[in-house]
Amino acid sequence: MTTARAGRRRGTSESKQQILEAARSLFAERGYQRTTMRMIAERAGVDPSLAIYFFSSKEHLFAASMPAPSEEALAAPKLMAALPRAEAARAISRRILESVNSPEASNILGMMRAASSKPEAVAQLREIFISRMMLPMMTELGLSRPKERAVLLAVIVTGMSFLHELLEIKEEWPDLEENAELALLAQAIELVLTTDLD
Amino acid sequence: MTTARAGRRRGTSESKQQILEAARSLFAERGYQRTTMRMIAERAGVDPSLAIYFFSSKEHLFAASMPAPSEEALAAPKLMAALPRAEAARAISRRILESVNSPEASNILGMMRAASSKPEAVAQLREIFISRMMLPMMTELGLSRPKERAVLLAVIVTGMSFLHELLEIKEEWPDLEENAELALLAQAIELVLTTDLD
DNA sequence: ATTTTAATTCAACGGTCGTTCAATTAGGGC
DNA sequence: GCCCTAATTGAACGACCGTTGAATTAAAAT
Repeated sequence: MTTARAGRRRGTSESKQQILEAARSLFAERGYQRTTMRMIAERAGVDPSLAIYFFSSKEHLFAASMPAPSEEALAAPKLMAALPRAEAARAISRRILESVNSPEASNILGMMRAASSKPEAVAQLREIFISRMMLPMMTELGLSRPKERAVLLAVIVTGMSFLHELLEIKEEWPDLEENAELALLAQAIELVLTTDLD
Repeated sequence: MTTARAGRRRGTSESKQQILEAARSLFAERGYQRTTMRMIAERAGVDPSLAIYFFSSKEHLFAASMPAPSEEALAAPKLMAALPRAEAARAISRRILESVNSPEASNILGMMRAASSKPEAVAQLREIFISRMMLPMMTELGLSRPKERAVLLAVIVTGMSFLHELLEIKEEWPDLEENAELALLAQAIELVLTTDLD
């Protein structure tokens, strides 16, 4: 085995980015506490102290690894508003099942799991998920009491996705096809869009 | 400060029970990782090693602190089955909001939070919550595909409650009365009871 | 009364974790 | 070619954690 010697590497470095990606995926997979700096460093292929060199502390690295809402997610509200309400509900559901819990960059759900053992991080996620994604969607759709609906929508959506993963339903119930789940999620969402809240 | 000397205390001891209660509340509040033996011991007013003496390890203490379904919860299915479906949905919702997340003994939701950072514990909770509480309810109600409905019900119920707490909605939305939340939860549950899954 | 067993504290060990410090290597401006 | 700065590793420190072992006190058994 060739042990990497100290000192700067030739060419341009991608270490900082790799550390960030490793942190993102590990925090989402294992939560904040169970993710160690040494794990992150190993996955990024660097020394633990390099992560501290770039991000000062585990705390700051966690903050830096929090998802910013993607262009796609921010553009969604206007797209949804163009559809009839029932179709919008179905489109929102599909988008959620496909992308919100994706293993890639903007894994909001993974971060919520991470945040669930780290109360200080909750406010930031609430801001992103409710205020910047769900609330614009509701106002764009021209619904009454958009704030309340946004919260309810967030509760249903993340709640279902969260528990879906937490309880590992796929193991226990392998014969449930995506369609049934999608249909139910869509109906629940439609409920939020159409229920009279007054 | 009077430093408690070593040795057995006079009279009957409640230490074991106090340790268990301290563990239950701390695991539910902070999750598995962020709860230390020393915290549990302090809350129980004993030495950390006494907790090990009684429960062998933190792992076993955690297992021992998992909730057994209460008599009440196990009796619920038959009671629910006596009601018309819409009323049953409302009754289930109320029961959930009132008791499932209660700070007392059988705090299933708190334990789910604890388990969310501890994958090994998930199976046990699934067994309790789905198989022993939700599934009997569905079969007792005489519904088609009870297993699938039980899972969906569990997803909605725990999902909503979990996120409700995680996102600290009360802070952001203080003007939402319990009634609105209850109504929505009831409708979501009714949806699960009545939706055609085929 | 004596022995055995149960309950309890105290001090310490070994491990891991976040972080720091010094040393080393490479790039960029003069 | 020299210097300053940026990137990188390796070793170690201090804190904390779960756990152990010995010592101490009280109850239970004989």
